[in-house]
Amino acid sequence: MLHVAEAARVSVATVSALLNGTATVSPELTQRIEQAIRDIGYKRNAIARSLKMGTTRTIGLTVPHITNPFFTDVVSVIQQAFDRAGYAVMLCCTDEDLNTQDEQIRLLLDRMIDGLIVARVGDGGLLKGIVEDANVPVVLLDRLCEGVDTDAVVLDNRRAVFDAVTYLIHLGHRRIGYITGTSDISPMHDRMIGYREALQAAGLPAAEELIRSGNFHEIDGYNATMQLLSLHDRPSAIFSANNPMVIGTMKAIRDIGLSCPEDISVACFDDFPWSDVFVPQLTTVAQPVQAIGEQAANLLLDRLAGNRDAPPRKLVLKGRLMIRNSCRPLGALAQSVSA
Amino acid sequence: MLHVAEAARVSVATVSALLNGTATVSPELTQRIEQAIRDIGYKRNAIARSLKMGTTRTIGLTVPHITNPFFTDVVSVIQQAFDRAGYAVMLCCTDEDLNTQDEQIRLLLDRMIDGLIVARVGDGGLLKGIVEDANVPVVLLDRLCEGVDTDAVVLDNRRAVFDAVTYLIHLGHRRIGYITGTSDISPMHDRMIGYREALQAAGLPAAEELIRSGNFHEIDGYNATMQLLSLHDRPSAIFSANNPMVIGTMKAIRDIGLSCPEDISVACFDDFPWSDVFVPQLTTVAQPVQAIGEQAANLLLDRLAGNRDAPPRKLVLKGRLMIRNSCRPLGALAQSVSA
DNA sequence: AACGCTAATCTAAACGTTTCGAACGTGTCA
DNA sequence: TGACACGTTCGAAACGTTTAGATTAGCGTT
Repeated sequence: MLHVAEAARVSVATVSALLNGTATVSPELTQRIEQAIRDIGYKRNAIARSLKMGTTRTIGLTVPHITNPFFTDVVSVIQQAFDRAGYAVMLCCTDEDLNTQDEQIRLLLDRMIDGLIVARVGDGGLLKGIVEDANVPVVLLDRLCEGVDTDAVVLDNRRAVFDAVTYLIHLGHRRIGYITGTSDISPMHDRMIGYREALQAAGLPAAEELIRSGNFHEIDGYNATMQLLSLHDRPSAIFSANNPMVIGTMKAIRDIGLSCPEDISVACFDDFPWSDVFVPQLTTVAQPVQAIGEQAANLLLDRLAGNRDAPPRKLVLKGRLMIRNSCRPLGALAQSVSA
Repeated sequence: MLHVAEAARVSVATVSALLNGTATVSPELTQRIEQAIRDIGYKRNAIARSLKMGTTRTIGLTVPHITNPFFTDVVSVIQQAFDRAGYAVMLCCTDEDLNTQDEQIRLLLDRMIDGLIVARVGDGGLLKGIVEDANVPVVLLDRLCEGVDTDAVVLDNRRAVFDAVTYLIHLGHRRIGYITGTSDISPMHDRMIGYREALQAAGLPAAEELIRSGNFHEIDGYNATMQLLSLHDRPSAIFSANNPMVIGTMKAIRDIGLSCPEDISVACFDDFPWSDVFVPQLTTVAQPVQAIGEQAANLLLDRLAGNRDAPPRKLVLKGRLMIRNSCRPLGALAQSVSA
């Protein structure tokens, strides 16, 4: 900017004023400055600007795994939304590990991000302190965090699983295996409640041996399913609480020599684009990824626009049961349906 | 830092020296300073540091669509690699649009990124100028760019498709439909060459009506497949040059009332984790995503470590044909195989 | 002719670091 | 005792912006 100012024979203040439109500058100088900018190929240094202004127009976004299709989609939507608003997005993957998450958040805060969207892992870790210090607005995504009272957008997980399991029960299933992630994050906790409530509402016993938990990965779903299928009275249906784990479930079913839905019915959380075209077409709970991403972005953009003091807002969206053909009717129902 | 210095009754220079280890500071002052840092909860401002040092320890990464599983995986690997090296990653999605890409790149450069990894779209746009101005090292990912001579890591696309199509030919297929993306990017261009060469090597005619192109999206694959299947002499196999488009292909096959592989064989580029568990299990060309991501990261990290003047390095990796059961043998071959 | 008002422009301080070179105290050597 | 070297600490400039407040010029009023 100094060079531009010299070339145009004006002060840097005038150049800045023109660039930011913060003061009127005469047509004559405007022209000289613009010419100089073109000649020199000048680009404003956003770092210096950030230092002075105290804002970077950059936000941080952390998710456990970007390869989980749910997060892939949400990240994509959020990235687009902030791009439209002229913000850059720094993406971090925490790998479901609290220490990693804390490091990532520190990295982001060091870089003076203006805001933060977090699909947290573990118990939140640093998150609590950050939200309290309140320098940067934080939006929780997908997962609430005990003791952290801030904007959030989550799914009505309890209800979504309740509906899915109730659907299985209506099909005649009585022993329904349930594979969950670690229960220290709110969605897994709530989904489990939905499962239990659905059984209870139908007057079915809660058989603890039908509940298995894993660490969200395909291999965990595989192992859990293997265990369920080895029970002497094995379940007739399995509900898997996330997408990577259901892949494991399908592999286990295949490896053990069974088939879906003939021998065992499967439903799961999170839809994916090709659920429609391959066999079996999985019955899933679809999350409104577009809405989730947009709402999260909007909450944060609203804070960034200056609305700092509004009380925390918690948005709860609804899932949708996508009924396909991976679950089959049992017993008497099977007759009437197939007839 | 000023506050820390005051609290510890030293100068800011000493605090800085301690923090960076650039000079020895006495045990006594060290202790006072560390105490002050703890008391105040001081965090160094990376923006100010960046301004002074001329480096942000941040890189830019642009891909066409993060929801394309190939890019999802590569982004994930790259993000991890830079995370390990203490770099932050700014992610941008260009939506296969050149203007968007140019804007994103400008946004990134404004923020003084130290380096850039680009899976380009269109003809490169701004990219050319940037690489020449040579302030930030650039690594091309997946897609080369004419006139841009810089580090790159790509697949041997020609060979990969040659092998896949040759495999189809060995199965007895003579009319093989081919669905490509826009040919202005090198992988699509090279894949097409692989297709033509495979036909030629087998002495088969190149029937132009069997070649369709689309803009990488599912809907494009759908439309292209619909056209291919409506030909009076329709192909017995279809090769689809990317992942989203093959979803469209499968949907079209389903909608038109055919089935794969009984009525039509399908193979495609890009593997995905559940190709194994659903039916039909797609035969695909798997890219070594892990290696691609790591190599790209390494090339850039090497430049960032100071190796600026080495000549551009171009890494060409090999794809792997994953033979599953979405392609069936034809004619005489069908007899011998099914027997 | 002196005054005040407005619009345009400029000067200079500030943002929070890093770093160069100077300053200081202490011990060693002639 | 004075000179010198060495290890430690400090002062101040610099990075490239923004912005408050000062300055200037032009112009209409009285």
